[in-house]
Amino acid sequence: MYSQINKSISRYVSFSEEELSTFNSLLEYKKVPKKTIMLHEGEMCNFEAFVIKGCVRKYYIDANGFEVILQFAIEDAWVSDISFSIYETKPSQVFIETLEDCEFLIFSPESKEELFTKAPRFERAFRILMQRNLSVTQNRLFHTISQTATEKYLEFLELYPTIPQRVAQHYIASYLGISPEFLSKVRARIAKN
Amino acid sequence: MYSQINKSISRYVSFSEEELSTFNSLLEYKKVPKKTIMLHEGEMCNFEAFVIKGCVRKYYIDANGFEVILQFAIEDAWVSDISFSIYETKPSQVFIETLEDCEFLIFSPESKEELFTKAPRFERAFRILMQRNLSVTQNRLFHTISQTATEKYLEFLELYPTIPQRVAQHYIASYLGISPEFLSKVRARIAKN
DNA sequence: AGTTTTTCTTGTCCTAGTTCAATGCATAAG
DNA sequence: CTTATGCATTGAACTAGGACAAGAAAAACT
Repeated sequence: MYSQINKSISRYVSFSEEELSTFNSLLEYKKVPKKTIMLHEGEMCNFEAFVIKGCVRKYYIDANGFEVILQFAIEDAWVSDISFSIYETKPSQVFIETLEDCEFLIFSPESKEELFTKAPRFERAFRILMQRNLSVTQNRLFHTISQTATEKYLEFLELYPTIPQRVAQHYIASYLGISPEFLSKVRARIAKN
Repeated sequence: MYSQINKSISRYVSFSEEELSTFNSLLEYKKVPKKTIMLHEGEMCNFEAFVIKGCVRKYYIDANGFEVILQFAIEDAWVSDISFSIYETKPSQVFIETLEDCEFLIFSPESKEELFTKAPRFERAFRILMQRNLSVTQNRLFHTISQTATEKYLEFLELYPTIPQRVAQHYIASYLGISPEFLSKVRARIAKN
């Protein structure tokens, strides 16, 4: 049950058995069925969820009512909304929804506090996690600005080769910031060559 | 000299005089003239710079040779390239360049280590800083995908009202991910109403 | 002040991507 | 097995924004 998360958290900082079991004791296991919205627009996100099994999408709804997918989280990824109005007063516009039946380990803000008090070295591991996250987001921003739809799609396939088999195509279009119709045309064009 | 940075770092975590002076002793003051490239493509970024005075841009060069500006850093902001190949093997493609004569407080990775050892509570402050950074980047990604050029420009004016008076307009176009010509047309259209 | 260089504007033509149908395909539900 | 319902595909007309070129206007440099 905890092997995946322990391996994941130990990637950049190594922890003792004792530290890991402190960590594990603060997590809550949770099963969530397909198509469940775990975080609604306007709600405060009071969890960080580690995906043991399944697939989740995190998305915004823009001013014209269109969904924009910010993240697909699959096995061994974390999903949460960290932009909890620290720098803005308006509540988050983010939704988090399961796309498959999922199993999570849930980390609450209180547990996180407790962990950092009991085992301060975790603070560093979570900082590095966030740093990676920032790095990925920055990279994606850069590519969103400078690549064509075709380039973005091909890069997506390389970066997340398993996602297209798991989620509907229009979700990928939404992630790439293009219309579903155009993604279909891009794919047709690629297939021809 | 240290009042700005101390105020900034104390925003979300409060520190004792002693902690702050430990922090300050680990920083290096540096003056850098206008139009200096502080970080070249392919170099490892071995600093985090806090801007006391001046203006800096951080940018990528894309596959077609176009610059894409990722950040303008002015007074009280940090600038660095944190995406130091943690998750990629290729070296960073990021440049950091002063646009005005600047004064910085420079924080090196070694000093950072030392600080976290001597005064571990700073770990949290820097985590929060990164979290804010991630939050801002995520928001920008979202808007880059879902807004028109005009909307992006108007929002930029609201978010960074002082920047347009300080930097060349084509830099703003590059930040917004549009051509300088089109930004000019957008501005003309806005002025007409 | 004059000259060079950089930046900004404006116009024309062009392309990537959108919108809005219409149609065919699955998959789930009765 | 049949029927909805949601998805993907394709095409035609349209639009936001890009590329290129030529001037105008500011800065920056003698």
